[in-house]
Amino acid sequence: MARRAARRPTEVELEILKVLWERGPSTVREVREGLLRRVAHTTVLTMLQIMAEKGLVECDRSSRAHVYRAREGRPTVARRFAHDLLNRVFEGSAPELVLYALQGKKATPEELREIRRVIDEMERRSK
Amino acid sequence: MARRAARRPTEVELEILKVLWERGPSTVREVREGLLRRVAHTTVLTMLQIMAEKGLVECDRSSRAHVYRAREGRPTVARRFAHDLLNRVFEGSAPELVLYALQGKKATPEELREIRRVIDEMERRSK
DNA sequence: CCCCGCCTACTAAATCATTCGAAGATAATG
DNA sequence: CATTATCTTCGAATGATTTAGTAGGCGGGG
Repeated sequence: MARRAARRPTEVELEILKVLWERGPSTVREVREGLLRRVAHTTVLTMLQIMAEKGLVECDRSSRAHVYRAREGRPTVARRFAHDLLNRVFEGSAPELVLYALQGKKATPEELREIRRVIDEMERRSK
Repeated sequence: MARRAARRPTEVELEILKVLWERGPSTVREVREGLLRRVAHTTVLTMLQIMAEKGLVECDRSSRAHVYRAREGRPTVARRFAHDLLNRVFEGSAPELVLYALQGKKATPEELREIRRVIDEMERRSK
Protein backbone atom coordinates (compact mmCIF):
# COMPACT_ATOMS: atom_id res chain seq x y z
CA MET A 1 0.00 0.00 0.00
CA ALA A 2 2.36 2.68 1.22
CA ARG A 3 0.33 5.74 0.45
CA ARG A 4 2.81 8.57 0.45
CA ALA A 5 1.88 11.92 1.93
CA ALA A 6 -0.43 13.78 -0.42
CA ARG A 7 1.73 16.04 -2.48
CA ARG A 8 0.71 18.62 -4.96
CA PRO A 9 -0.25 17.23 -8.35
CA THR A 10 2.03 17.93 -11.26
CA GLU A 11 1.02 19.98 -14.27
CA VAL A 12 -0.48 17.15 -16.29
CA GLU A 13 -1.97 15.47 -13.25
CA LEU A 14 -3.82 18.67 -12.50
CA GLU A 15 -5.18 18.80 -16.05
CA ILE A 16 -6.53 15.32 -15.61
CA LEU A 17 -7.99 16.02 -12.18
CA LYS A 18 -9.82 18.98 -13.66
CA VAL A 19 -11.49 16.69 -16.16
CA LEU A 20 -12.47 14.25 -13.43
CA TRP A 21 -13.88 17.03 -11.28
CA GLU A 22 -15.85 18.37 -14.19
CA ARG A 23 -17.21 15.15 -15.62
CA GLY A 24 -17.16 12.86 -12.63
CA PRO A 25 -15.81 9.28 -12.69
CA SER A 26 -14.58 8.60 -16.22
CA THR A 27 -12.87 6.04 -18.37
CA VAL A 28 -9.55 6.71 -20.02
CA ARG A 29 -11.35 7.52 -23.23
CA GLU A 30 -13.59 10.03 -21.53
CA VAL A 31 -10.74 11.72 -19.75
CA ARG A 32 -8.91 11.98 -23.02
CA GLU A 33 -11.89 13.62 -24.64
CA GLY A 34 -12.14 16.08 -21.80
CA LEU A 35 -8.53 17.21 -22.14
CA LEU A 36 -7.74 20.34 -24.08
CA ARG A 37 -4.48 19.13 -25.58
CA ARG A 38 -4.50 16.11 -27.87
CA VAL A 39 -2.49 13.24 -26.47
CA ALA A 40 -2.30 9.52 -27.17
CA HIS A 41 -4.72 7.19 -25.46
CA THR A 42 -1.92 5.32 -23.73
CA THR A 43 -0.49 8.54 -22.40
CA VAL A 44 -3.68 9.23 -20.51
CA LEU A 45 -3.82 5.64 -19.34
CA THR A 46 -0.26 5.74 -18.04
CA MET A 47 -0.86 9.01 -16.24
CA LEU A 48 -3.98 7.63 -14.58
CA GLN A 49 -2.10 4.54 -13.47
CA ILE A 50 0.63 6.67 -11.97
CA MET A 51 -1.96 8.86 -10.30
CA ALA A 52 -3.63 5.77 -8.87
CA GLU A 53 -0.31 4.69 -7.37
CA LYS A 54 0.14 8.12 -5.87
CA GLY A 55 -3.35 7.98 -4.43
CA LEU A 56 -4.64 10.89 -6.49
CA VAL A 57 -7.33 8.78 -8.16
CA GLU A 58 -9.11 5.52 -7.54
CA CYS A 59 -9.73 2.87 -10.13
CA ASP A 60 -12.86 0.78 -10.48
CA ARG A 61 -11.96 -2.31 -12.54
CA SER A 62 -15.35 -3.96 -12.61
CA SER A 63 -16.09 -2.91 -16.17
CA ARG A 64 -13.82 -3.73 -19.04
CA ALA A 65 -12.96 -0.07 -19.40
CA HIS A 66 -11.72 0.90 -15.95
CA VAL A 67 -13.39 3.89 -14.37
CA TYR A 68 -11.26 6.45 -12.57
CA ARG A 69 -12.39 9.02 -10.05
CA ALA A 70 -10.56 11.74 -8.14
CA ARG A 71 -9.90 10.80 -4.54
CA GLU A 72 -9.94 14.41 -3.39
CA GLY A 73 -12.29 17.17 -4.43
CA ARG A 74 -11.25 20.37 -6.10
CA PRO A 75 -11.52 22.42 -2.87
CA THR A 76 -9.13 20.14 -1.02
CA VAL A 77 -6.54 20.24 -3.76
CA ALA A 78 -7.03 23.95 -4.36
CA ARG A 79 -6.47 24.60 -0.68
CA ARG A 80 -3.28 22.59 -0.77
CA PHE A 81 -2.02 24.58 -3.74
CA ALA A 82 -2.88 27.87 -2.07
CA HIS A 83 -1.16 26.96 1.19
CA ASP A 84 1.78 25.65 -0.65
CA LEU A 85 2.21 28.93 -2.47
CA LEU A 86 1.63 30.85 0.73
CA ASN A 87 4.42 29.02 2.49
CA ARG A 88 6.87 28.60 -0.33
CA VAL A 89 6.73 32.08 -1.80
CA PHE A 90 5.08 34.38 0.70
CA GLU A 91 6.53 33.04 3.94
CA GLY A 92 3.02 32.52 5.23
CA SER A 93 1.91 36.13 4.82
CA ALA A 94 -1.65 36.02 3.51
CA PRO A 95 -1.92 39.78 2.98
CA GLU A 96 1.06 39.70 0.71
CA LEU A 97 -0.41 36.86 -1.31
CA VAL A 98 -3.65 38.79 -1.71
CA LEU A 99 -1.77 41.89 -2.71
CA TYR A 100 0.23 40.18 -5.44
CA ALA A 101 -2.68 38.08 -6.60
CA LEU A 102 -4.67 41.21 -7.27
CA GLN A 103 -1.87 43.30 -8.75
CA GLY A 104 -1.80 43.29 -12.48
CA LYS A 105 -4.83 41.08 -12.46
CA LYS A 106 -7.01 44.18 -12.45
CA ALA A 107 -9.57 42.66 -10.14
CA THR A 108 -13.08 43.82 -10.94
CA PRO A 109 -15.05 45.76 -8.31
CA GLU A 110 -17.21 42.69 -8.17
CA GLU A 111 -14.27 40.54 -7.18
CA LEU A 112 -13.12 43.03 -4.58
CA ARG A 113 -16.56 42.94 -3.00
CA GLU A 114 -16.44 39.18 -3.07
CA ILE A 115 -13.12 39.11 -1.29
CA ARG A 116 -14.39 41.53 1.30
CA ARG A 117 -17.21 39.13 1.94
CA VAL A 118 -14.73 36.32 2.46
CA ILE A 119 -12.83 38.41 5.00
CA ASP A 120 -16.03 39.32 6.82
CA GLU A 121 -16.90 35.67 7.03
CA MET A 122 -13.48 34.87 8.44
CA GLU A 123 -13.78 37.54 11.09
CA ARG A 124 -17.21 36.43 12.12
CA ARG A 125 -15.97 32.90 12.59
CA SER A 126 -12.99 33.87 14.68
CA LYS A 127 -15.22 35.65 17.19
CA MET B 1 21.22 34.74 -26.35
CA ALA B 2 17.89 33.07 -26.87
CA ARG B 3 16.26 34.19 -23.68
CA ARG B 4 13.24 32.03 -23.26
CA ALA B 5 10.05 33.45 -21.86
CA ALA B 6 10.40 33.92 -18.12
CA ARG B 7 8.95 30.86 -16.51
CA ARG B 8 8.33 30.19 -12.90
CA PRO B 9 11.44 29.18 -10.95
CA THR B 10 11.68 25.63 -9.71
CA GLU B 11 11.83 24.67 -6.06
CA VAL B 12 15.57 24.96 -5.64
CA GLU B 13 15.82 27.97 -7.90
CA LEU B 14 13.38 29.76 -5.65
CA GLU B 15 15.44 28.89 -2.61
CA ILE B 16 18.46 30.44 -4.26
CA LEU B 17 16.58 33.52 -5.39
CA LYS B 18 15.44 34.05 -1.83
CA VAL B 19 19.05 34.16 -0.70
CA LEU B 20 19.94 36.62 -3.45
CA TRP B 21 17.01 38.86 -2.57
CA GLU B 22 17.97 38.79 1.06
CA ARG B 23 21.70 39.27 0.78
CA GLY B 24 22.03 41.03 -2.54
CA PRO B 25 24.56 40.03 -5.22
CA SER B 26 26.53 37.10 -3.90
CA THR B 27 29.21 34.60 -4.78
CA VAL B 28 28.55 30.89 -4.91
CA ARG B 29 30.00 30.55 -1.46
CA GLU B 30 27.78 33.23 -0.05
CA VAL B 31 24.67 31.78 -1.60
CA ARG B 32 25.60 28.42 -0.18
CA GLU B 33 25.95 29.92 3.28
CA GLY B 34 22.57 31.58 2.96
CA LEU B 35 20.80 28.34 2.10
CA LEU B 36 19.02 26.44 4.81
CA ARG B 37 19.81 22.98 3.51
CA ARG B 38 23.42 21.86 3.29
CA VAL B 39 24.47 21.14 -0.26
CA ALA B 40 27.79 20.79 -2.04
CA HIS B 41 29.49 23.87 -3.40
CA THR B 42 29.30 22.60 -6.96
CA THR B 43 25.61 21.99 -6.61
CA VAL B 44 25.00 25.65 -5.91
CA LEU B 45 27.36 26.62 -8.71
CA THR B 46 25.62 24.39 -11.22
CA MET B 47 22.23 25.70 -10.24
CA LEU B 48 23.41 29.28 -10.60
CA GLN B 49 24.81 28.53 -14.04
CA ILE B 50 21.54 26.99 -15.10
CA MET B 51 19.67 29.95 -13.69
CA ALA B 52 21.95 32.28 -15.62
CA GLU B 53 21.10 30.41 -18.83
CA LYS B 54 17.43 30.73 -18.04
CA GLY B 55 17.84 34.42 -17.39
CA LEU B 56 16.88 34.20 -13.74
CA VAL B 57 20.22 35.58 -12.57
CA GLU B 58 23.08 37.57 -14.03
CA CYS B 59 26.72 36.74 -13.55
CA ASP B 60 29.52 39.24 -13.05
CA ARG B 61 32.79 37.51 -13.91
CA SER B 62 35.15 40.36 -13.20
CA SER B 63 36.30 38.93 -9.90
CA ARG B 64 37.68 35.46 -9.57
CA ALA B 65 34.67 34.40 -7.60
CA HIS B 66 31.79 35.23 -9.91
CA VAL B 67 29.08 37.36 -8.42
CA TYR B 68 25.47 36.48 -9.14
CA ARG B 69 22.46 38.70 -8.77
CA ALA B 70 18.77 38.12 -9.32
CA ARG B 71 17.51 39.63 -12.55
CA GLU B 72 14.02 40.13 -11.18
CA GLY B 73 12.97 41.32 -7.75
CA ARG B 74 10.92 39.37 -5.32
CA PRO B 75 7.70 41.27 -6.12
CA THR B 76 7.92 40.45 -9.80
CA VAL B 77 8.51 36.79 -9.21
CA ALA B 78 5.93 36.62 -6.44
CA ARG B 79 3.38 38.18 -8.76
CA ARG B 80 4.18 35.64 -11.43
CA PHE B 81 3.73 32.78 -8.98
CA ALA B 82 0.42 34.17 -7.81
CA HIS B 83 -0.91 34.69 -11.31
CA ASP B 84 0.32 31.35 -12.41
CA LEU B 85 -1.57 29.62 -9.63
CA LEU B 86 -4.55 31.82 -10.26
CA ASN B 87 -4.72 30.68 -13.86
CA ARG B 88 -3.70 27.08 -13.43
CA VAL B 89 -5.88 26.20 -10.47
CA PHE B 90 -8.44 28.91 -9.89
CA GLU B 91 -9.46 29.72 -13.44
CA GLY B 92 -8.56 33.32 -12.82
CA SER B 93 -10.84 33.84 -9.84
CA ALA B 94 -8.92 35.90 -7.30
CA PRO B 95 -11.62 35.68 -4.62
CA GLU B 96 -11.44 31.93 -4.74
CA LEU B 97 -7.68 31.96 -4.32
CA VAL B 98 -7.99 34.28 -1.34
CA LEU B 99 -10.70 32.13 0.15
CA TYR B 100 -8.68 28.95 -0.04
CA ALA B 101 -5.49 30.65 1.05
CA LEU B 102 -7.17 31.85 4.23
CA GLN B 103 -9.03 28.65 4.97
CA GLY B 104 -7.19 26.53 7.47
CA LYS B 105 -4.49 29.18 7.61
CA LYS B 106 -6.21 30.73 10.62
CA ALA B 107 -5.37 34.25 9.57
CA THR B 108 -4.92 36.54 12.56
CA PRO B 109 -7.26 39.52 13.00
CA GLU B 110 -4.21 41.59 12.26
CA GLU B 111 -3.79 39.94 8.89
CA LEU B 112 -7.45 40.31 8.08
CA ARG B 113 -7.22 44.03 8.75
CA GLU B 114 -4.15 44.19 6.58
CA ILE B 115 -5.92 42.45 3.75
CA ARG B 116 -8.86 44.81 4.07
CA ARG B 117 -6.44 47.65 3.70
CA VAL B 118 -5.07 46.12 0.52
CA ILE B 119 -8.55 45.85 -0.90
CA ASP B 120 -9.36 49.43 0.03
CA GLU B 121 -6.23 50.54 -1.74
CA MET B 122 -7.22 48.61 -4.83
CA GLU B 123 -10.63 50.15 -4.88
CA ARG B 124 -9.31 53.64 -4.48
CA ARG B 125 -7.02 53.15 -7.42
CA SER B 126 -9.67 51.81 -9.71
CA LYS B 127 -11.78 54.94 -9.22
C1' DC C 1 -15.43 -19.84 -35.27
C1' DC C 2 -12.58 -15.82 -36.87
C1' DC C 3 -11.51 -11.04 -37.33
C1' DC C 4 -12.08 -6.08 -35.84
C1' DG C 5 -12.17 -2.64 -32.61
C1' DC C 6 -11.41 -1.29 -27.95
C1' DC C 7 -8.86 -1.66 -23.68
C1' DT C 8 -5.07 -2.65 -20.62
C1' DA C 9 -0.14 -4.13 -19.53
C1' DC C 10 4.49 -3.59 -20.41
C1' DT C 11 8.31 -1.20 -22.05
C1' DA C 12 10.87 2.50 -23.44
C1' DA C 13 12.54 6.87 -24.27
C1' DA C 14 12.99 11.98 -24.02
C1' DT C 15 13.30 15.79 -21.12
C1' DC C 16 13.83 18.20 -16.86
C1' DA C 17 15.46 18.91 -12.04
C1' DT C 18 18.82 18.09 -8.75
C1' DT C 19 23.00 16.55 -7.00
C1' DC C 20 27.93 16.29 -6.85
C1' DG C 21 32.92 14.35 -7.76
C1' DA C 22 37.27 14.88 -10.32
C1' DA C 23 40.27 17.82 -12.48
C1' DG C 24 42.41 21.96 -13.61
C1' DA C 25 43.26 26.99 -12.99
C1' DT C 26 44.34 30.77 -10.07
C1' DA C 27 45.24 33.22 -5.87
C1' DA C 28 47.07 33.26 -1.18
C1' DT C 29 50.36 31.74 2.23
C1' DG C 30 54.54 30.44 4.40
C1' DC D 1 58.89 28.92 -4.89
C1' DA D 2 56.15 25.15 -3.05
C1' DT D 3 51.98 24.23 -0.82
C1' DT D 4 47.42 25.07 0.26
C1' DA D 5 42.98 27.04 -0.30
C1' DT D 6 39.49 28.57 -3.45
C1' DC D 7 36.80 28.54 -7.76
C1' DT D 8 35.27 27.12 -12.09
C1' DT D 9 34.69 23.64 -15.81
C1' DC D 10 33.23 19.26 -17.23
C1' DG D 11 30.99 15.26 -16.93
C1' DA D 12 27.76 12.37 -15.08
C1' DA D 13 24.34 9.91 -12.22
C1' DT D 14 19.80 9.78 -10.41
C1' DG D 15 15.00 10.37 -9.99
C1' DA D 16 10.70 12.56 -11.52
C1' DT D 17 7.68 13.82 -15.34
C1' DT D 18 5.66 13.10 -19.66
C1' DT D 19 4.75 10.81 -23.92
C1' DA D 20 3.77 6.98 -26.57
C1' DG D 21 4.51 2.36 -29.27
C1' DT D 22 3.76 -2.63 -29.21
C1' DA D 23 1.65 -6.68 -27.73
C1' DG D 24 -1.99 -9.31 -25.94
C1' DG D 25 -6.84 -10.00 -24.19
C1' DC D 26 -11.80 -9.77 -24.70
C1' DG D 27 -16.41 -9.19 -26.94
C1' DG D 28 -19.29 -8.86 -30.80
C1' DG D 29 -20.43 -9.12 -36.02
C1' DG D 30 -20.24 -11.95 -39.94
